[in-house]
Parts: sequence; C-alpha cells; structure tokens
Amino acid sequence: MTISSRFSVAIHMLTLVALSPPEVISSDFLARSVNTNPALIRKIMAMLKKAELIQVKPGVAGATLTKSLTEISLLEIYQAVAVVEPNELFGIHDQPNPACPIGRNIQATIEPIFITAQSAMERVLEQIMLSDVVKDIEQLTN
Amino acid sequence: MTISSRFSVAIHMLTLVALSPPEVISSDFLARSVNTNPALIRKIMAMLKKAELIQVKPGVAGATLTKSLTEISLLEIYQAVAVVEPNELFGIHDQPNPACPIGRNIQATIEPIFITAQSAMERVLEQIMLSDVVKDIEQLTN
DNA sequence: TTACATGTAATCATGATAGTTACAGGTAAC
DNA sequence: GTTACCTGTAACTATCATGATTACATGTAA
Repeated sequence: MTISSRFSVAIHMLTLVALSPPEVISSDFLARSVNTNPALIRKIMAMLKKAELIQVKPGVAGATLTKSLTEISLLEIYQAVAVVEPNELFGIHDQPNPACPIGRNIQATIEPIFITAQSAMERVLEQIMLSDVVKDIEQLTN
Repeated sequence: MTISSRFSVAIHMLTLVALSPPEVISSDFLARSVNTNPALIRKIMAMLKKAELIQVKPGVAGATLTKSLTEISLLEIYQAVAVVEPNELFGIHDQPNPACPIGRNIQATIEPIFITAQSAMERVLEQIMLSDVVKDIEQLTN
C-alpha cells in the first residue's frame, strides 16, 4: 500500500510552475520533467485548478500560482489531488458481528485512534509550505 | 486509497483473544465476530504469530498472547500485518527527468518530508497499547 | 478412528493506479 | 481565416493489492 504518487507529482509540478518562466509551462513541458504523459499532467492540473491553487487558460500555456509560495501548504496539495479521503487513511472492516460484544463496539473504539494518527500525519504536511520545498530544490541546484 | 483493513481486523482479533476464554478462540470463532472467512483469519494469525505477538498450536484452538496487554502497541500490530512498508507510506514517482534541475532533485527533497509525516502517524500508534483498546471496549460493553 | 483444528496454496472479483490514445474545443500569431 | 499549439476530457488498457473463497494437507486429542 502506498499513497498515490499523484501527490509527489503535484508537488513537482507546482515547483516547476514556481521556478520556470510562465510561457514555457505547458503540459508537455511538465510531462517531460516528471517523465510521464501530458494527459496525466492535465488531469492533475485540473485537480489543482479546482482547488484554486493554479490558474490555467484553456488553449494557452502558462499556468500560474494563485497564492504566494509561503501560503501553499503541502496539506492543501495533498487534499487537492485527493490521494486520501478525510478520516479514511485507515480502512476498517465493514460489518463486524453485532451479536458479539467486541464486534459491536470495535469500530467505535478504533475509529478515533485512526483519526488521531491520520491527523498527526496531516499536521506535518500542514506545516510545510511550498516555499520550503522550493528553497530546498534551489539549494540542491546551486 | 486506504490502509488495508487487515490492521483493524488484527486489532479486533487480539482484543478477542484478550477477552475470551482460551478454549473458544478458533479461527472460526474469530471469523464469526469479524464477519469474514476463517482462512483469512488464519492468514492474519500467521502474521501475528511470525511477529511473536501470539502463540498458536497447529490443530488446537486457543491462541494466547505472548506479552501482557500493556506491552503490545498498535504500532507492533500494524507492522506485523505489513499494511505499510517502512518509509513507504507515500509513493514517489519513479523516474523524474535527470536532465531537468528540478526533476533531478525533487526526490531527495520530498522524501525526508514524507518520512517525517509517516513517522508522526506511526508515533501515535506506538503510544497506544492494546490495553487501551481493551479498556475502551470493556467500558462500552458494560 | 473420528471430529475438529491450523497452515497454506490457488483462484477469483473488485477497485485504484498509471499509462496511453484520441479528439473536441480554445487561443493567438501569421 | 487558417495554421500551430494548447487545454479539457473521455475511453481504454495493463498492473497490482485487497478481500473472499475453496480446497486440501497436516496436526491434535478424545
């Protein structure tokens, strides 16, 4: 099990948008850097657009960020590409036996624990901004 | 995407082992409470046995815990059933373009972030013991 | 020997992912 | 207005993990 690489691809894409001249940002250009298909890039672009993280004009290259780098957290990107639904990182077996005292209560007992664990993970993503990623990349490229 | 329900099933199973008379603990009994197949239960039993969380005798009902309830963390159970590999909760796209400065460095930048996020989640599981789950269940059944 | 248990291989349906092709429609330079 | 290039999106595919299930070899003890 892994969380879909859509998330890492989206971070990669937004980093490219942040660091490249607007006129070169086409789905073809992004696809070459990510090393995948332009259609897949456009699908993820649609998700980022729907989440209002980027602006895109149909027919014209040059996506732009709608906010400054310091205002975009990794959590927002993660939510934009819908790799994990809210409170559903952990799957719980559906229909334990209600005739069994443990079966009847196991879901209610486990669920808050799972939500706490998922939240701890998401809080880390919430505190890391796209600007942090861009800074790291810039240091490595210099 | 969800983490396999093997994890919640394993917690359910161990709770049953903790709270039921040893002689009734068969894969059939567990399967009825979880509401699934005895074969699936036996597969998970094999994982828990391999992780040395339970003892099972071939041919004889009555699995028992190898440690006290306060010594078994949810992290151990989670690791036992191998729902997430170490440092691989998040998938990263495999082959970004090395000819692109961002493509060349994106993995090294993202990976430690993902590991930090995953660790935060796992640290929550590490701090919750099977005894906590059992206590909660007992409160709900009374 | 019988009844019941575990251990495990094999098979299957389902759903998500990632890759790909194809094409409709938008935009702007010439 | 035609050309070249772009986005938007539907449709199809291969692959893989999950969970359910069947089947059977093997172990245990009354």
